[in-house]
Amino acid sequence: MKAITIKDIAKKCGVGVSTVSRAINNHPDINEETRRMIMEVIKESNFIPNNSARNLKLSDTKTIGVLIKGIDNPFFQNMIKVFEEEIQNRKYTFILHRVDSSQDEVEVALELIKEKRLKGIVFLGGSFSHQEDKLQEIKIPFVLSTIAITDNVDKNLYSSVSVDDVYESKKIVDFLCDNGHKKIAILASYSTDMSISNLRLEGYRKSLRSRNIPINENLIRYTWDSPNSYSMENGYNLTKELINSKEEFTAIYAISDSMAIGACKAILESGKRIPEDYSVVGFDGLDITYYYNPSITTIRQPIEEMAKETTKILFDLINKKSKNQHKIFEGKLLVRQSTSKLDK
Amino acid sequence: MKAITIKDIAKKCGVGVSTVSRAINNHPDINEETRRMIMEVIKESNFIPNNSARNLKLSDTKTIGVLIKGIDNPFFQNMIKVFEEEIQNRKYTFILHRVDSSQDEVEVALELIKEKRLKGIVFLGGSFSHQEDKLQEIKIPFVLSTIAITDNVDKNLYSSVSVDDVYESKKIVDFLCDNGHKKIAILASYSTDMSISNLRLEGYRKSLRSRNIPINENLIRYTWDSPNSYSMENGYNLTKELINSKEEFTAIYAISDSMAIGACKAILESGKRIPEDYSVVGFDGLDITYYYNPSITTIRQPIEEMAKETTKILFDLINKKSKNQHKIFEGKLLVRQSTSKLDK
DNA sequence: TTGTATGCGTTATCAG
DNA sequence: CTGATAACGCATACAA
Repeated sequence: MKAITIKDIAKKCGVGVSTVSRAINNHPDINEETRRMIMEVIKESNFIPNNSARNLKLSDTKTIGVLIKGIDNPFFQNMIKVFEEEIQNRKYTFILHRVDSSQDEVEVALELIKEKRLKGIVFLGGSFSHQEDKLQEIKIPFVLSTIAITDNVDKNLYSSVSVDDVYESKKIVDFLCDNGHKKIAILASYSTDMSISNLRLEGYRKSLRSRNIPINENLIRYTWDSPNSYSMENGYNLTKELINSKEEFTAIYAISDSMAIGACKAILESGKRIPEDYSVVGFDGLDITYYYNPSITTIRQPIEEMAKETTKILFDLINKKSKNQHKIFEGKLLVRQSTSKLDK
Repeated sequence: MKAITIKDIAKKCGVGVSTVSRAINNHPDINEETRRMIMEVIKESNFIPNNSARNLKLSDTKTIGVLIKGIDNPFFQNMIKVFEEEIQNRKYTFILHRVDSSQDEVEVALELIKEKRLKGIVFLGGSFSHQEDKLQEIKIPFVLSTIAITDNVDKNLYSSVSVDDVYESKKIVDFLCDNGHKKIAILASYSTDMSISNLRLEGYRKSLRSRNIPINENLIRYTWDSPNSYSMENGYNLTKELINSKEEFTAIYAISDSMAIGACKAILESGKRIPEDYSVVGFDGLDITYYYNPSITTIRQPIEEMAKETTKILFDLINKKSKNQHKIFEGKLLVRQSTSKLDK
């Protein structure tokens, strides 16, 4: 089977290849009539230009890549739409590219940039522990969205949009403490580079310390290091363990909403009530926390605004309107049914 | 900024480009020492081969594309992993490509096939209403997974893996009826081509008819035609309407689990209980239905097996081991807390 | 307005 | 084992 090319079309139309090319790409300097004729033949022949050849030739394509690590994270689902919209509004092409948890996102990015001649790139998810020189390899504007930078890299080398995980985490633990809770368990994800988990854990510690509440290490539960450590299942298992242990606690803080849901299930299954017996809080602000029964108290990250700001920064960079920026959004504490004041 | 190419590497190494190419692609006929030397220089130079050029040149790449329509559908999340695994196990490269709801998936497929020299392709999601001649344009093996074909296309032109939506739908409505429910509301997605919704609706009608239960059209609720018609929000709104209307009903059948969750929320919010006042059932078998409170009765589609079978069929096709196949999986009725027997 | 020729970065063929 | 060189399919400068 011989694939049909632009040459075949040219031949079939009795014109030169460049004319066909011009027709395809809506060039101005082409006779409208021949253009129509060519397009007609293209339709009939089911001709589809080869993108590889095109990308190879092109020097300037208006396209933005979004690299997403952990595409199964429900947290990202709503962001994707916003990115697509924002990027297309600016007349750029939007490419979503999933990177496997075992892959190096910068490596993948570099490849994609060359292949697709990207003008800009946004990194979504994953933990970003790369050397400075590695980042400097990326010659086009990029912004890290919803990513915690672990290492001390020069802030001038990249842009970022995020929430202050420590601060927000402290906020929600503060809320629990304000409601009389002192024995607060936390479900974290244990892993060397899962920086977000560590940051939220730090917020937890900070809150307790600030109130002189002793930290009981037995109430800090880590999941196994798995690709899906923030899952409902892990939240469920950890909570089961917790309940079965002798440790006393009055509240559970799950560092992700999914884990919080798993925690709720485990509690309810054991015959206990929420929030009468245990209060539960999550983190992220997934839609499901609103729909869950009871609805779950959580910190909502303003993902739409964050996605918009991400694209804005990216395009400012592309248009040389500004230097690298770091924008931190404030999370919103959503107090719902899963938490209650503790009666002394 | 001049991008670095294979030529530069060749020059830097004092060898020919072909040798560099051989080094990169692990060709057998190359001196191991020079290979190491070249790879060293490549690392140092941060050289990354241009995929476009490569794809352009290559005639046979072992890669499979998975086209997914509605990537925000949680239903697909778990399938993706299986596809990746299965495909990589067969030493093929896996490419996930998202297609927008406004795009024509076959069009996109054709483009991707040319660009990436795909060996096979799987279509995931969306409704598939294409002309036969359009399908015949796809010259490589492909299989439709979890897609209802609306039109009467020749079964020899494609392969498919699915559940029998009418049958499964009837099954779950039968279950409700067997438990004494007669006034069963259904939350459907109304849209011309949302064939899955129509199929499930048909199963609903079939079940009721087979029991001589009159069908009350007022209990059939359609969402607005939106890109996200299967959402929790829609389930919530529809159920609100239903409750506020004068219609009596004892059970709600939501044609998706997400809608079922929305329905639950609406019911609970109105002060009613599940399943004492209303029974609720969903469809799909998302994990969340297990974790929800109450856990939700649903039909679980065996997505892992379906994804595996999909890849199996695809590779059989690629290896010419078989002709187009159509595999229908049986859904599993999961009876949980959201449903109860109706006392007369 | 249109056609011809060149090159984008790789891989493969074919001599050496 | 290695090095020139010809494609791959397209866009574009330049010539017509």
